[in-house]
Amino acid sequence: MKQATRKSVSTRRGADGGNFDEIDRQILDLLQESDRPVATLAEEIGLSQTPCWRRIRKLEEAGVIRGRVTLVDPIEAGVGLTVFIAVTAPRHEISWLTRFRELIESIPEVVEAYRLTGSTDYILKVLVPDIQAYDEVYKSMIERLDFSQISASIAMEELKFTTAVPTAYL
Amino acid sequence: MKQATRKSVSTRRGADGGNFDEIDRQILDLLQESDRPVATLAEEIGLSQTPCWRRIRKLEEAGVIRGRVTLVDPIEAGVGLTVFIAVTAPRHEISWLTRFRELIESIPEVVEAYRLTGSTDYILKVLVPDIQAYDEVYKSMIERLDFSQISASIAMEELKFTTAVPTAYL
DNA sequence: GTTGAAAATTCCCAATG
DNA sequence: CATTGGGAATTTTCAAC
Repeated sequence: MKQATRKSVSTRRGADGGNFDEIDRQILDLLQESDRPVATLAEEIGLSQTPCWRRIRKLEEAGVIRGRVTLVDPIEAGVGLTVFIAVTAPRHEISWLTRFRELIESIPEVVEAYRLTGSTDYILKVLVPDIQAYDEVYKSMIERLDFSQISASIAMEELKFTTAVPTAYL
Repeated sequence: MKQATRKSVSTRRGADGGNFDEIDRQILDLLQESDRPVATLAEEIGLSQTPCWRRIRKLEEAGVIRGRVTLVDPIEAGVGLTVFIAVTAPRHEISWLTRFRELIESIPEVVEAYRLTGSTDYILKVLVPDIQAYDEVYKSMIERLDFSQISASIAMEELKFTTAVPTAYL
């Protein structure tokens, strides 16, 4: 699965019947926490295996389930430092945005990037081993594209991180 | 798997032998992109099934692999709007931090939270259906805890989002 | 929705070179 | 590291209720 990018962050839901219920939410909540055999899942939600499996399949077909991935521990992977970079574009041209997009796509240390409202044009989340490595990322960015402003904030502590999306609005 | 929190964002790697090589990185890169059968993975990296399986097992035991999860599409889940909240604490007490921690932990819409260097004390990433829903989250926060400052930035576009951690520093 | 179960696949771990 | 083999577990699908 290509972990691609959503074109528009705010888009209304696709034309699914939208017919998902509380049980589907339970299924998603559990599977987002950790993958497990259908039999186990079925027992946890008090359902038998077959309908449970059918629901999962339906959620996959509807595109609600995007895929299954392995999560790597950043600390163990040697990238225990999270840095947020606030970026201001030098000019508001589509060509600059295109090159910016290619730039961040090519840097594995950049794990998230958003265009924002307000004075800061973009925010990037970067995973690196230490400040020195961050500086390398910084330098590789400014040597490949021009910026009006770049300012870094170091994350001193991670209070919460989850890949689990809220299911209350499904 | 409890998607818990890392106590310190910057911590040196644990006392693994650290003996991971380029093949291990390839394995992680592929599994972070998408889970697949060991047989498939083995073929992709040009290895036979058994040693490939052994490497995965070793990566799990070393804690490099944190778990396997299902990813849900935010758009399909009805939370296509990403909002970043910059928070300033009213006072720097451990009791406030404790309550803040409990607060964000109890709000599923808050998917990430970090304590930062600089003038902004904390940054939160929130997933909601729309501005109205964001306002609900905002109100539920200020009614349960006091803040010195809260300012929201709307994500107009998601340029990059990946759960894949860089493996170059493993 | 349920139970029960067969068929195909995948996982896990030997034995051997 | 490779190959082969095979039992256990899981997934997937299908009946019948």
